[in-house]
Amino acid sequence: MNSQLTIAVYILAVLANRAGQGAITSAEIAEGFGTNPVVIRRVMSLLKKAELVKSRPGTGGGSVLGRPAEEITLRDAYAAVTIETGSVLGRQSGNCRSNIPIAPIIAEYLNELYEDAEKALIRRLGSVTISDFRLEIANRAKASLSKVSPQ
Amino acid sequence: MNSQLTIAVYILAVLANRAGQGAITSAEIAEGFGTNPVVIRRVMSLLKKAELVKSRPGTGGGSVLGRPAEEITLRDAYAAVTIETGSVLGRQSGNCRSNIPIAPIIAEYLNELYEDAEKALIRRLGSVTISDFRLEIANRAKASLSKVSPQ
DNA sequence: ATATTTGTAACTTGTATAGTTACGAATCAA
DNA sequence: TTGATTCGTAACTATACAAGTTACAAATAT
Repeated sequence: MNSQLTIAVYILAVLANRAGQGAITSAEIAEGFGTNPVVIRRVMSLLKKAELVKSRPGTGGGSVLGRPAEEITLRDAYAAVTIETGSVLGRQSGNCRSNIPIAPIIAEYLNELYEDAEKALIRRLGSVTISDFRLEIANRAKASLSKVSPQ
Repeated sequence: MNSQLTIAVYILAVLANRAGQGAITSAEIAEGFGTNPVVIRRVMSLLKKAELVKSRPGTGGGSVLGRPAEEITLRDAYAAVTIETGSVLGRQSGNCRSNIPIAPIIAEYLNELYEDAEKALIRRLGSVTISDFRLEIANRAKASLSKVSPQ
């Protein structure tokens, strides 16, 4: 499993947060998330292909949202990061070294059953916009802070 | 992602196939699947804890189904192999080394959204018994054979 | 021109899972 | 009771994949 979707929605939330205040660099986003700028740029590249963000190199460069945060859902982010792999859900039998024909047949069948699950996930992700998401995460972050220092 | 569910349902299908004809050893099952007996025994151990199979060591030992194949669903197999990890669906942020508090908060939120998907998966798996499964896989295997040599 | 930033290739590191070896414990048969 | 068989599981190795890092060309702004 990878964390590209987590990073993707984080990026979108940060860009939404500063919409209208100029571009944000991958270095800034990386610092906020606690990772390397290249990791951010790799996911950003996928978001760019999906036209969810726009990026520009050079001084004063960086990234901005491609359209309003109210018009981007988590489903869009999911689609962007799964454009190559087809899915973020774990699938069966990727690591299995069996070359007996029955193994891939079973794995294929199970993966078909997983499709129902994926449809449910996509439906759910489609119901949350980046605006919604940003608020929800902000509230949770506030709550988790107050746990540490209740007063 | 792992292939434990694939192996688990394969084991159950093989046991169902030979129900009433004595126990089957992990070596036999492993050969049919093209893997090592220990890999089979590891999954078998989970199925045993869930009482889906019974095993006995020694001469003439091996495993048999714990109850009729019509009374075991893929959901039971799923529950058995996820007893420790909680899920077979890919989840977010397992590999992410970020120690910034926002990353786990986002991952946690996304995982909540994944729960809807998991419920759909479990519902679907619950609708397929090992008997159903065995027939379906047999048909597919037959079909894939006829592709290789159509006559 | 120079500095900044993206985009991406190449490499390293960390981690999870499959596969393997080994061996004690349980069971059965002679 | 002895020996063969099989399970159960620990320990190790091999492989695959994702994250993290380094490096640098290309694009952009001043």
